[in-house]
Amino acid sequence: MTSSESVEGRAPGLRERKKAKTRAAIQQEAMRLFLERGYDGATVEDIAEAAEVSPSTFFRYFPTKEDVVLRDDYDELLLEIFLAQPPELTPLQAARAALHSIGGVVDALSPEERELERVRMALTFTVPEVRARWINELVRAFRTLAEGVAARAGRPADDIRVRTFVGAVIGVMLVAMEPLVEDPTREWTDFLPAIDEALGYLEQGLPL
Amino acid sequence: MTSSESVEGRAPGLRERKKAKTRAAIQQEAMRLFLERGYDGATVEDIAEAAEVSPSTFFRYFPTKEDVVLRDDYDELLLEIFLAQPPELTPLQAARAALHSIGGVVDALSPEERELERVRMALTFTVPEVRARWINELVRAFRTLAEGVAARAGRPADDIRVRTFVGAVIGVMLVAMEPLVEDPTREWTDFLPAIDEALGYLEQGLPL
DNA sequence: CCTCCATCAGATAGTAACTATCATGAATGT
DNA sequence: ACATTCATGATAGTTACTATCTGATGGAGG
Repeated sequence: MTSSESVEGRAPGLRERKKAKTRAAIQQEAMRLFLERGYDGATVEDIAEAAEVSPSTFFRYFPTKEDVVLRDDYDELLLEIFLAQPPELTPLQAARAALHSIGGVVDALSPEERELERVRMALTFTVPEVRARWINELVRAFRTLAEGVAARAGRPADDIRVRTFVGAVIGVMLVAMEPLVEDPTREWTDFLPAIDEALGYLEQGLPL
Repeated sequence: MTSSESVEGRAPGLRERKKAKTRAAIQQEAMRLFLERGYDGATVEDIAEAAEVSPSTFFRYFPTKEDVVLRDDYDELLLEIFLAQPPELTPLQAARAALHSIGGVVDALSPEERELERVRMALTFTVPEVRARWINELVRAFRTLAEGVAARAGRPADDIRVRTFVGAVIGVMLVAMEPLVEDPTREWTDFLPAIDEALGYLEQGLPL
């Protein structure tokens, strides 16, 4: 995404470009330091220095230290893809279809972006504070999902069946990705098949 | 486990009794102050002073400020009750049975204890940091649950069907209790019927 | 090109949640 | 009664975060 100043598509303005660059720099330096010394081993001050900004600026871009790890667009993207699925699919089918689509999106990333993603995910799962906040994000995202599911099913968003569906999907994704804690070198896309399988069991009423 | 020489149930020793008293005092004063001024409005120092201990002592009893809200025995108790259910029940039936039992336990509490529980739950759901940590506790608790379920189903604990089951139950309980955020005056036992119903839908393969 | 305005970056000072360490005194076991 | 264990309090420090002020910079209009 390092575009020159020449007009490409639409020029978002110099200011905006600078901001995007600063944000990327902070996040990248943060990941580098975290990888090098661990999450607690790198202070916000260290990161700010490495990214050549002041600590004030760090907090202007990321309200908390955890956010520098969590910040991404994939949750939102996954949600969009889910909502865009053809309405004749059942919610579970739509969820599985969305899952397959996102796999393709991730495959198209550059190697550096992939590496960044890997580190981010590893930290998300291994650093307790970060993980805790991430789950909150998940809950928030799936609140939106509930509305989509409700519309799809022709029921109110607070219908208990809709809520149950959404809760079950959250929970299943959560535990399906949990092995990441043991082996943070793996990428989260490795778990897409497991999630898919788990959704299948959900559909069958949790056979044991 | 805690093999003191005294016969169980009687005279846990002066030291232990003092500790229990101190812990209870800290938690009680904390809840009083939180109710009065809000979670952020009462510092650890304030709480320590109100409980007539030093800040050092506060952290000796509760490793973080959040823990003073989260600390309880109900998760563990619920787990024990679940594991004690007769083996001929299916895991979902056992979960529902355990849920009914815990309702009885809570009914037997004194009014003050109930009030303490109410405040604790309200804070757990309304204060983001506390809630985030609570979910971590949940995940930890349900890791133990997975072992129980696995034994019950005659499968390994890392079996994907077992994990899916556990994840679904976590998720369903999570969203079932979510209305507490909107109305923190309600007790969590009010939601037992909703959880029970949700578990029923789970059993039916999430009809929509 | 110059000017005004909105905004963004940096610096400073402060708060609050922790952590580490050490000396004191109380509880306990002999 | 004595030695040991261990909870407590005090002190000093680190770090994440907040508030506020001042100076710099990009963008828009004349």
